[in-house]
Amino acid sequence: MPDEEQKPARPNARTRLLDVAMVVIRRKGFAATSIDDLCRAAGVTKGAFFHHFASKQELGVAAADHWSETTSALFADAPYHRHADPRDRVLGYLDFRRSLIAGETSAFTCLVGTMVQETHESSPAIRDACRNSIFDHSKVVEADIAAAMEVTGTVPGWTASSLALHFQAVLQGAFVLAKAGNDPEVALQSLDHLRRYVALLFDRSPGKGTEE
Amino acid sequence: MPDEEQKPARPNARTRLLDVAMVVIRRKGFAATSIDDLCRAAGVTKGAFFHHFASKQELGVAAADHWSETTSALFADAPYHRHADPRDRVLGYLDFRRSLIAGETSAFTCLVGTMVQETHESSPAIRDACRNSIFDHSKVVEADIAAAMEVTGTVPGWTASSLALHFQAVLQGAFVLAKAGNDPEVALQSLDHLRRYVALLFDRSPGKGTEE
DNA sequence: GACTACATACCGACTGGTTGGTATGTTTCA
DNA sequence: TGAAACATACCAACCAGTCGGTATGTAGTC
Repeated sequence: MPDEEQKPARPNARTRLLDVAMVVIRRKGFAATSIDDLCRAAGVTKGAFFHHFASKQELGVAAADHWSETTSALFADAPYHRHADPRDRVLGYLDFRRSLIAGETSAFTCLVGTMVQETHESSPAIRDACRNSIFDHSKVVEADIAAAMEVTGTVPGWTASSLALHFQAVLQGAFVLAKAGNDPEVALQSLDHLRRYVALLFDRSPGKGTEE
Repeated sequence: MPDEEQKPARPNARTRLLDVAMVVIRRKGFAATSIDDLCRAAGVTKGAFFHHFASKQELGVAAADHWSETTSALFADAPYHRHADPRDRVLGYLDFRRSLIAGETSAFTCLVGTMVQETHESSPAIRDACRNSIFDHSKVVEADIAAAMEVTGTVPGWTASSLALHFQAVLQGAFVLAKAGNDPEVALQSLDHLRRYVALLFDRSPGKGTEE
Protein backbone atom coordinates (compact mmCIF):
# COMPACT_ATOMS: atom_id res chain seq x y z
CA MET A 1 0.00 0.00 0.00
CA PRO A 2 2.76 2.53 0.53
CA ASP A 3 3.56 2.40 -3.11
CA GLU A 4 5.05 5.19 -5.10
CA GLU A 5 1.56 6.28 -6.14
CA GLN A 6 1.59 10.01 -6.57
CA LYS A 7 5.19 10.52 -7.57
CA PRO A 8 5.93 9.16 -11.04
CA ALA A 9 9.17 7.66 -9.77
CA ARG A 10 11.29 10.72 -10.43
CA PRO A 11 14.46 9.43 -12.04
CA ASN A 12 17.91 10.82 -11.46
CA ALA A 13 19.23 14.15 -12.65
CA ARG A 14 21.05 12.77 -15.64
CA THR A 15 17.99 11.08 -17.09
CA ARG A 16 15.80 14.08 -16.37
CA LEU A 17 18.28 16.38 -18.09
CA LEU A 18 18.42 14.17 -21.16
CA ASP A 19 14.64 13.91 -21.27
CA VAL A 20 14.08 17.65 -21.16
CA ALA A 21 16.98 18.18 -23.58
CA MET A 22 15.06 16.23 -26.22
CA VAL A 23 12.15 18.65 -25.92
CA VAL A 24 13.91 21.95 -25.27
CA ILE A 25 16.61 21.57 -27.93
CA ARG A 26 14.04 20.63 -30.53
CA ARG A 27 12.12 23.76 -29.62
CA LYS A 28 14.94 26.29 -29.29
CA GLY A 29 17.89 24.70 -31.04
CA PHE A 30 21.12 23.59 -29.41
CA ALA A 31 23.03 26.87 -29.30
CA ALA A 32 20.06 28.87 -28.02
CA THR A 33 19.42 26.35 -25.26
CA SER A 34 21.40 27.35 -22.21
CA ILE A 35 22.50 24.98 -19.51
CA ASP A 36 20.33 26.98 -17.13
CA ASP A 37 17.35 26.38 -19.41
CA LEU A 38 17.88 22.65 -19.14
CA CYS A 39 18.45 22.73 -15.38
CA ARG A 40 15.32 24.79 -14.85
CA ALA A 41 13.21 22.48 -17.00
CA ALA A 42 14.61 19.37 -15.34
CA GLY A 43 14.32 20.80 -11.84
CA VAL A 44 17.99 20.32 -11.04
CA THR A 45 20.87 22.64 -10.32
CA LYS A 46 23.96 23.48 -12.25
CA GLY A 47 26.02 21.42 -9.87
CA ALA A 48 24.02 18.36 -10.84
CA PHE A 49 24.48 19.16 -14.50
CA PHE A 50 28.25 19.33 -14.29
CA HIS A 51 28.36 16.29 -12.07
CA HIS A 52 26.96 14.23 -14.96
CA PHE A 53 28.30 16.11 -17.99
CA ALA A 54 31.72 17.63 -18.34
CA SER A 55 30.52 20.23 -20.79
CA LYS A 56 27.56 21.34 -22.86
CA GLN A 57 29.02 19.53 -25.83
CA GLU A 58 29.12 16.31 -23.86
CA LEU A 59 25.46 16.71 -23.06
CA GLY A 60 24.81 17.16 -26.76
CA VAL A 61 26.51 13.87 -27.51
CA ALA A 62 24.66 12.13 -24.70
CA ALA A 63 21.36 13.62 -25.88
CA ALA A 64 21.94 12.25 -29.37
CA ASP A 65 22.70 8.80 -27.92
CA HIS A 66 19.67 9.04 -25.66
CA TRP A 67 17.60 9.92 -28.71
CA SER A 68 18.90 6.86 -30.52
CA GLU A 69 17.88 4.62 -27.65
CA THR A 70 14.46 6.19 -27.29
CA THR A 71 13.63 5.95 -30.98
CA SER A 72 15.08 2.45 -31.27
CA ALA A 73 12.63 1.25 -28.67
CA LEU A 74 9.78 3.01 -30.43
CA PHE A 75 10.50 1.40 -33.79
CA ALA A 76 11.26 -2.00 -32.32
CA ASP A 77 7.74 -2.07 -30.89
CA ALA A 78 6.08 -0.72 -34.03
CA PRO A 79 3.30 -2.87 -35.49
CA TYR A 80 4.44 -2.79 -39.12
CA HIS A 81 6.98 -5.58 -38.56
CA ARG A 82 4.26 -8.22 -38.56
CA HIS A 83 3.65 -7.96 -42.32
CA ALA A 84 4.76 -11.11 -44.09
CA ASP A 85 5.70 -9.43 -47.37
CA PRO A 86 8.78 -7.23 -46.97
CA ARG A 87 7.28 -4.76 -49.44
CA ASP A 88 4.44 -4.26 -46.99
CA ARG A 89 6.91 -3.79 -44.16
CA VAL A 90 8.67 -1.07 -46.13
CA LEU A 91 5.40 0.70 -46.86
CA GLY A 92 4.31 0.02 -43.29
CA TYR A 93 7.41 1.77 -42.03
CA LEU A 94 6.46 4.87 -44.00
CA ASP A 95 2.88 4.68 -42.78
CA PHE A 96 4.15 4.40 -39.22
CA ARG A 97 6.41 7.40 -39.67
CA ARG A 98 3.46 9.26 -41.14
CA SER A 99 1.27 8.45 -38.15
CA LEU A 100 3.79 10.10 -35.84
CA ILE A 101 3.52 13.47 -37.57
CA ALA A 102 0.84 15.40 -35.69
CA GLY A 103 0.42 18.14 -33.14
CA GLU A 104 3.16 20.47 -32.04
CA THR A 105 6.15 20.73 -34.33
CA SER A 106 8.57 20.06 -31.50
CA ALA A 107 6.71 16.84 -30.70
CA PHE A 108 7.35 15.00 -33.96
CA THR A 109 10.53 16.50 -35.41
CA CYS A 110 13.96 14.95 -35.08
CA LEU A 111 16.39 15.99 -32.37
CA VAL A 112 19.54 14.88 -34.13
CA GLY A 113 18.51 16.43 -37.44
CA THR A 114 18.02 19.72 -35.65
CA MET A 115 21.25 19.47 -33.70
CA VAL A 116 23.50 18.44 -36.56
CA GLN A 117 22.54 21.45 -38.63
CA GLU A 118 23.96 23.71 -35.97
CA THR A 119 26.95 21.69 -34.86
CA HIS A 120 28.20 19.91 -37.96
CA GLU A 121 31.17 22.24 -38.26
CA SER A 122 31.71 23.48 -34.74
CA SER A 123 31.48 20.16 -32.92
CA PRO A 124 32.58 16.97 -34.67
CA ALA A 125 31.68 14.92 -31.59
CA ILE A 126 28.04 15.97 -31.69
CA ARG A 127 27.97 15.68 -35.47
CA ASP A 128 29.19 12.10 -35.34
CA ALA A 129 26.70 11.16 -32.65
CA CYS A 130 23.91 12.61 -34.80
CA ARG A 131 25.23 10.89 -37.91
CA ASN A 132 25.27 7.56 -36.10
CA SER A 133 21.73 8.10 -34.89
CA ILE A 134 20.40 8.78 -38.38
CA PHE A 135 22.49 6.30 -40.32
CA ASP A 136 22.05 3.49 -37.79
CA HIS A 137 18.31 4.03 -37.76
CA SER A 138 18.24 3.76 -41.54
CA LYS A 139 19.56 0.21 -41.19
CA VAL A 140 16.23 -0.76 -39.65
CA VAL A 141 14.40 -0.21 -42.95
CA GLU A 142 17.36 -1.12 -45.09
CA ALA A 143 16.96 -4.80 -44.22
CA ASP A 144 13.30 -4.76 -45.25
CA ILE A 145 14.14 -2.86 -48.42
CA ALA A 146 16.78 -5.42 -49.34
CA ALA A 147 14.27 -8.22 -48.76
CA ALA A 148 11.67 -6.40 -50.84
CA MET A 149 14.16 -6.03 -53.67
CA GLU A 150 14.67 -9.77 -53.69
CA VAL A 151 10.94 -10.40 -53.80
CA THR A 152 10.51 -7.99 -56.67
CA GLY A 153 13.41 -9.64 -58.41
CA THR A 154 14.47 -6.74 -60.58
CA VAL A 155 18.01 -5.43 -60.70
CA PRO A 156 17.64 -1.72 -60.10
CA GLY A 157 20.21 1.01 -60.49
CA TRP A 158 20.11 1.75 -56.80
CA THR A 159 20.94 0.11 -53.50
CA ALA A 160 18.90 -0.68 -50.41
CA SER A 161 21.20 1.56 -48.45
CA SER A 162 20.69 4.56 -50.70
CA LEU A 163 16.91 4.19 -50.59
CA ALA A 164 16.91 3.82 -46.82
CA LEU A 165 18.93 7.02 -46.56
CA HIS A 166 16.60 8.69 -49.03
CA PHE A 167 13.79 7.89 -46.60
CA GLN A 168 15.66 9.72 -43.89
CA ALA A 169 16.37 12.65 -46.18
CA VAL A 170 12.70 13.02 -47.07
CA LEU A 171 11.74 12.87 -43.40
CA GLN A 172 14.34 15.42 -42.36
CA GLY A 173 13.34 17.72 -45.18
CA ALA A 174 9.67 17.29 -44.38
CA PHE A 175 10.44 18.41 -40.83
CA VAL A 176 12.23 21.50 -42.10
CA LEU A 177 9.26 22.45 -44.26
CA ALA A 178 6.81 21.75 -41.46
CA LYS A 179 8.77 24.13 -39.25
CA ALA A 180 8.96 26.76 -41.97
CA GLY A 181 5.26 26.53 -42.77
CA ASN A 182 4.34 26.04 -39.14
CA ASP A 183 2.06 23.23 -40.28
CA PRO A 184 2.59 19.45 -40.41
CA GLU A 185 0.45 19.13 -43.54
CA VAL A 186 3.29 19.79 -45.98
CA ALA A 187 5.32 17.06 -44.28
CA LEU A 188 2.50 14.57 -44.70
CA GLN A 189 2.22 15.34 -48.40
CA SER A 190 5.91 14.85 -48.89
CA LEU A 191 5.69 11.45 -47.22
CA ASP A 192 2.83 10.60 -49.56
CA HIS A 193 5.10 11.28 -52.51
CA LEU A 194 7.77 9.07 -51.01
CA ARG A 195 5.24 6.31 -50.48
CA ARG A 196 4.10 6.62 -54.08
CA TYR A 197 7.71 6.33 -55.23
CA VAL A 198 8.23 3.16 -53.21
CA ALA A 199 4.98 1.69 -54.48
CA LEU A 200 6.13 2.34 -58.04
CA LEU A 201 9.55 0.83 -57.38
CA PHE A 202 8.09 -2.32 -55.87
CA ASP A 203 5.19 -2.47 -58.26
CA ARG A 204 2.65 -2.03 -55.51
CA SER A 205 -0.58 -0.15 -55.97
CA PRO A 206 -0.20 3.34 -54.51
CA GLY A 207 -3.32 2.90 -52.38
CA LYS A 208 -3.43 1.76 -48.76
CA GLY A 209 -3.17 5.26 -47.33
CA THR A 210 -2.66 6.33 -43.80
CA GLU A 211 -2.30 4.01 -40.87
CA GLU A 212 -3.42 0.68 -39.70
CA MET B 1 45.06 62.38 -58.87
CA PRO B 2 44.99 58.78 -57.54
CA ASP B 3 41.58 57.79 -58.73
CA GLU B 4 39.48 54.89 -57.46
CA GLU B 5 40.61 52.55 -60.26
CA GLN B 6 42.00 49.43 -58.63
CA LYS B 7 39.42 48.87 -55.87
CA PRO B 8 36.56 46.57 -56.94
CA ALA B 9 34.04 49.10 -55.71
CA ARG B 10 33.68 47.79 -52.15
CA PRO B 11 29.98 47.96 -51.41
CA ASN B 12 28.46 49.48 -48.34
CA ALA B 13 28.33 47.98 -44.88
CA ARG B 14 24.80 46.63 -45.19
CA THR B 15 25.53 44.61 -48.32
CA ARG B 16 28.80 43.36 -46.92
CA LEU B 17 27.09 42.22 -43.71
CA LEU B 18 24.39 40.37 -45.63
CA ASP B 19 26.96 38.71 -47.87
CA VAL B 20 29.05 37.41 -45.00
CA ALA B 21 25.89 36.45 -43.09
CA MET B 22 25.03 33.96 -45.85
CA VAL B 23 28.34 32.22 -45.33
CA VAL B 24 28.85 32.51 -41.59
CA ILE B 25 25.31 31.56 -40.55
CA ARG B 26 25.37 28.51 -42.79
CA ARG B 27 28.61 27.49 -41.15
CA LYS B 28 27.88 28.23 -37.50
CA GLY B 29 24.12 28.53 -37.32
CA PHE B 30 22.15 31.64 -36.47
CA ALA B 31 22.24 31.54 -32.68
CA ALA B 32 25.94 30.73 -32.52
CA THR B 33 26.78 33.58 -34.88
CA SER B 34 27.43 36.72 -32.87
CA ILE B 35 27.04 40.20 -34.22
CA ASP B 36 30.74 40.69 -33.61
CA ASP B 37 31.42 37.63 -35.78
CA LEU B 38 29.56 39.23 -38.64
CA CYS B 39 31.18 42.63 -38.17
CA ARG B 40 34.63 41.10 -38.07
CA ALA B 41 33.99 39.06 -41.22
CA ALA B 42 32.50 42.04 -43.03
CA GLY B 43 35.17 44.44 -41.85
CA VAL B 44 32.70 46.86 -40.31
CA THR B 45 32.03 48.04 -36.79
CA LYS B 46 29.15 47.43 -34.47
CA GLY B 47 28.01 50.97 -35.00
CA ALA B 48 27.61 50.27 -38.69
CA PHE B 49 25.67 47.10 -37.91
CA PHE B 50 23.13 48.85 -35.75
CA HIS B 51 22.90 51.70 -38.18
CA HIS B 52 21.50 49.30 -40.77
CA PHE B 53 19.74 46.72 -38.59
CA ALA B 54 17.72 47.44 -35.47
CA SER B 55 18.45 44.01 -34.01
CA LYS B 56 20.00 40.66 -34.71
CA GLN B 57 16.55 39.34 -35.60
CA GLU B 58 16.14 42.08 -38.19
CA LEU B 59 19.41 41.03 -39.78
CA GLY B 60 18.06 37.48 -39.88
CA VAL B 61 15.00 38.61 -41.79
CA ALA B 62 17.10 40.72 -44.15
CA ALA B 63 19.49 37.82 -44.69
CA ALA B 64 16.61 35.54 -45.65
CA ASP B 65 15.34 38.15 -48.12
CA HIS B 66 18.85 38.67 -49.45
CA TRP B 67 19.10 34.91 -49.90
CA SER B 68 15.84 34.88 -51.86
CA GLU B 69 17.12 37.55 -54.22
CA THR B 70 20.49 35.86 -54.70
CA THR B 71 19.00 32.45 -55.46
CA SER B 72 16.26 33.90 -57.65
CA ALA B 73 18.90 35.40 -59.90
CA LEU B 74 20.79 32.11 -59.99
CA PHE B 75 17.77 30.08 -61.07
CA ALA B 76 16.50 32.69 -63.50
CA ASP B 77 19.78 32.37 -65.41
CA ALA B 78 19.90 28.57 -65.22
CA PRO B 79 20.19 26.75 -68.56
CA TYR B 80 17.46 24.15 -67.99
CA HIS B 81 14.70 26.60 -68.99
CA ARG B 82 15.54 26.20 -72.67
CA HIS B 83 14.07 22.68 -72.89
CA ALA B 84 10.94 22.65 -75.03
CA ASP B 85 9.24 19.77 -73.21
CA PRO B 86 8.18 20.79 -69.69
CA ARG B 87 9.05 17.29 -68.44
CA ASP B 88 12.62 17.95 -69.48
CA ARG B 89 12.53 21.28 -67.70
CA VAL B 90 11.43 19.56 -64.50
CA LEU B 91 14.17 16.97 -64.77
CA GLY B 92 16.56 19.72 -65.83
CA TYR B 93 15.76 21.62 -62.65
CA LEU B 94 16.78 18.59 -60.60
CA ASP B 95 19.93 18.11 -62.64
CA PHE B 96 20.78 21.76 -62.10
CA ARG B 97 20.22 21.44 -58.36
CA ARG B 98 22.39 18.35 -58.39
CA SER B 99 25.20 20.17 -60.16
CA LEU B 100 25.32 22.73 -57.35
CA ILE B 101 26.09 20.12 -54.71
CA ALA B 102 29.86 19.96 -54.43
CA GLY B 103 32.72 21.11 -52.28
CA GLU B 104 32.38 22.52 -48.80
CA THR B 105 29.08 21.83 -47.07
CA SER B 106 28.56 25.47 -46.25
CA ALA B 107 28.94 26.33 -49.92
CA PHE B 108 25.93 24.40 -51.24
CA THR B 109 23.50 24.11 -48.33
CA CYS B 110 20.52 26.36 -47.81
CA LEU B 111 20.66 29.40 -45.55
CA VAL B 112 16.95 29.62 -44.86
CA GLY B 113 16.61 25.91 -44.22
CA THR B 114 19.35 26.18 -41.63
CA MET B 115 17.94 29.31 -40.05
CA VAL B 116 14.34 28.21 -39.84
CA GLN B 117 15.25 25.11 -37.87
CA GLU B 118 16.64 27.30 -35.13
CA THR B 119 14.19 30.16 -35.19
CA HIS B 120 10.84 28.63 -36.13
CA GLU B 121 9.54 28.95 -32.61
CA SER B 122 11.56 31.79 -31.15
CA SER B 123 11.24 34.25 -34.01
CA PRO B 124 8.12 34.23 -36.20
CA ALA B 125 9.53 37.08 -38.28
CA ILE B 126 12.58 35.08 -39.34
CA ARG B 127 10.49 31.94 -39.74
CA ASP B 128 8.11 33.68 -42.11
CA ALA B 129 10.95 35.16 -44.15
CA CYS B 130 12.45 31.68 -44.48
CA ARG B 131 9.09 30.15 -45.32
CA ASN B 132 8.56 32.71 -48.07
CA SER B 133 12.00 32.01 -49.46
CA ILE B 134 11.40 28.27 -49.69
CA PHE B 135 7.77 28.31 -50.73
CA ASP B 136 8.20 31.11 -53.27
CA HIS B 137 11.14 29.33 -54.82
CA SER B 138 9.06 26.18 -55.18
CA LYS B 139 6.73 28.13 -57.48
CA VAL B 140 9.54 28.26 -60.04
CA VAL B 141 9.35 24.50 -60.63
CA GLU B 142 5.67 24.26 -59.89
CA ALA B 143 4.81 25.95 -63.20
CA ASP B 144 6.91 23.46 -65.16
CA ILE B 145 5.44 20.56 -63.18
CA ALA B 146 1.93 21.73 -63.98
CA ALA B 147 2.82 21.97 -67.67
CA ALA B 148 4.39 18.53 -67.55
CA MET B 149 1.25 17.12 -65.99
CA GLU B 150 -0.79 18.47 -68.89
CA VAL B 151 1.59 16.92 -71.42
CA THR B 152 1.41 13.57 -69.68
CA GLY B 153 -2.33 13.87 -69.58
CA THR B 154 -2.96 11.63 -66.62
CA VAL B 155 -5.04 12.66 -63.64
CA PRO B 156 -2.83 11.87 -60.68
CA GLY B 157 -3.69 11.84 -57.00
CA TRP B 158 -1.31 14.69 -56.33
CA THR B 159 -0.89 18.36 -57.19
CA ALA B 160 1.89 20.30 -58.86
CA SER B 161 2.24 22.30 -55.68
CA SER B 162 2.73 19.25 -53.49
CA LEU B 163 5.37 17.80 -55.81
CA ALA B 164 7.21 21.12 -56.01
CA LEU B 165 7.30 21.24 -52.21
CA HIS B 166 8.41 17.61 -52.12
CA PHE B 167 11.39 18.68 -54.24
CA GLN B 168 12.27 21.23 -51.60
CA ALA B 169 11.83 18.71 -48.81
CA VAL B 170 14.17 16.23 -50.47
CA LEU B 171 16.75 18.97 -51.02
CA GLN B 172 16.54 20.21 -47.45
CA GLY B 173 16.76 16.68 -46.11
CA ALA B 174 19.67 15.89 -48.40
CA PHE B 175 21.50 18.87 -46.95
CA VAL B 176 20.87 17.64 -43.41
CA LEU B 177 22.30 14.22 -44.26
CA ALA B 178 25.25 15.75 -46.07
CA LYS B 179 26.05 17.74 -42.95
CA ALA B 180 25.63 14.72 -40.71
CA GLY B 181 27.77 12.49 -42.89
CA ASN B 182 30.17 15.32 -43.70
CA ASP B 183 29.98 14.21 -47.32
CA PRO B 184 27.88 15.48 -50.23
CA GLU B 185 27.61 11.99 -51.73
CA VAL B 186 24.54 10.98 -49.75
CA ALA B 187 22.77 14.14 -50.93
CA LEU B 188 23.51 13.30 -54.54
CA GLN B 189 22.07 9.82 -54.14
CA SER B 190 18.91 11.18 -52.61
CA LEU B 191 18.49 13.53 -55.55
CA ASP B 192 18.93 10.55 -57.85
CA HIS B 193 16.01 8.84 -56.16
CA LEU B 194 13.93 11.96 -56.56
CA ARG B 195 14.82 12.14 -60.24
CA ARG B 196 13.85 8.50 -60.68
CA TYR B 197 10.50 9.20 -59.03
CA VAL B 198 9.80 12.10 -61.37
CA ALA B 199 10.82 10.04 -64.39
CA LEU B 200 8.36 7.35 -63.32
CA LEU B 201 5.59 9.87 -62.73
CA PHE B 202 6.06 11.44 -66.14
CA ASP B 203 6.72 8.18 -67.88
CA ARG B 204 10.22 9.21 -68.76
CA SER B 205 13.08 6.75 -68.84
CA PRO B 206 15.17 7.22 -65.70
CA GLY B 207 18.25 7.98 -67.77
CA LYS B 208 19.29 11.37 -68.91
CA GLY B 209 17.42 13.35 -71.47
CA THR B 210 14.68 12.93 -74.01
CA GLU B 211 13.38 9.68 -75.31
CA GLU B 212 9.83 8.53 -75.69
C1' DG C 1 29.03 80.50 -53.76
C1' DA C 2 28.77 80.38 -49.16
C1' DC C 3 26.09 79.59 -45.25
C1' DT C 4 22.55 76.94 -42.70
C1' DA C 5 19.92 72.86 -41.73
C1' DC C 6 19.45 68.36 -41.93
C1' DA C 7 20.38 63.45 -43.39
C1' DT C 8 23.18 59.39 -44.06
C1' DA C 9 26.97 56.42 -42.96
C1' DC C 10 29.87 54.95 -39.86
C1' DC C 11 32.88 54.61 -35.48
C1' DG C 12 34.13 52.30 -30.98
C1' DA C 13 33.93 52.59 -25.96
C1' DC C 14 30.64 51.15 -22.85
C1' DT C 15 26.77 48.52 -20.16
C1' DG C 16 23.99 45.27 -17.96
C1' DG C 17 22.64 40.90 -18.32
C1' DT C 18 23.75 36.02 -19.68
C1' DT C 19 26.80 32.25 -20.58
C1' DG C 20 29.57 28.06 -19.84
C1' DG C 21 32.17 26.56 -16.37
C1' DT C 22 34.41 26.13 -11.43
C1' DA C 23 35.08 25.74 -6.49
C1' DT C 24 33.24 24.28 -2.49
C1' DG C 25 29.89 22.72 0.34
C1' DT C 26 25.92 19.33 1.88
C1' DT C 27 23.03 15.26 1.59
C1' DT C 28 22.14 10.37 0.47
C1' DC C 29 23.06 5.77 0.71
C1' DA C 30 25.66 1.39 0.30
C1' DT D 1 32.85 6.06 6.55
C1' DG D 2 33.42 7.19 2.16
C1' DA D 3 32.06 7.93 -2.31
C1' DA D 4 28.42 9.27 -5.37
C1' DA D 5 24.75 12.58 -6.08
C1' DC D 6 23.45 16.56 -5.62
C1' DA D 7 23.22 22.02 -4.13
C1' DT D 8 25.06 26.95 -3.59
C1' DA D 9 27.90 30.61 -4.66
C1' DC D 10 30.60 32.55 -7.71
C1' DC D 11 33.55 34.11 -11.89
C1' DA D 12 35.51 35.69 -16.24
C1' DA D 13 34.21 35.96 -20.91
C1' DC D 14 30.94 37.06 -23.95
C1' DC D 15 26.64 38.75 -25.61
C1' DA D 16 23.14 42.04 -27.83
C1' DG D 17 22.31 46.44 -27.74
C1' DT D 18 23.35 51.75 -26.46
C1' DC D 19 25.23 56.13 -27.05
C1' DG D 20 27.94 60.18 -27.90
C1' DG D 21 30.51 61.38 -31.50
C1' DT D 22 32.71 62.27 -36.56
C1' DA D 23 32.85 62.66 -41.52
C1' DT D 24 30.52 63.43 -45.66
C1' DG D 25 26.91 64.61 -48.42
C1' DT D 26 22.94 67.55 -50.16
C1' DA D 27 19.02 70.57 -50.57
C1' DG D 28 17.55 75.16 -49.79
C1' DT D 29 18.36 80.07 -49.41
C1' DC D 30 20.30 84.59 -49.63
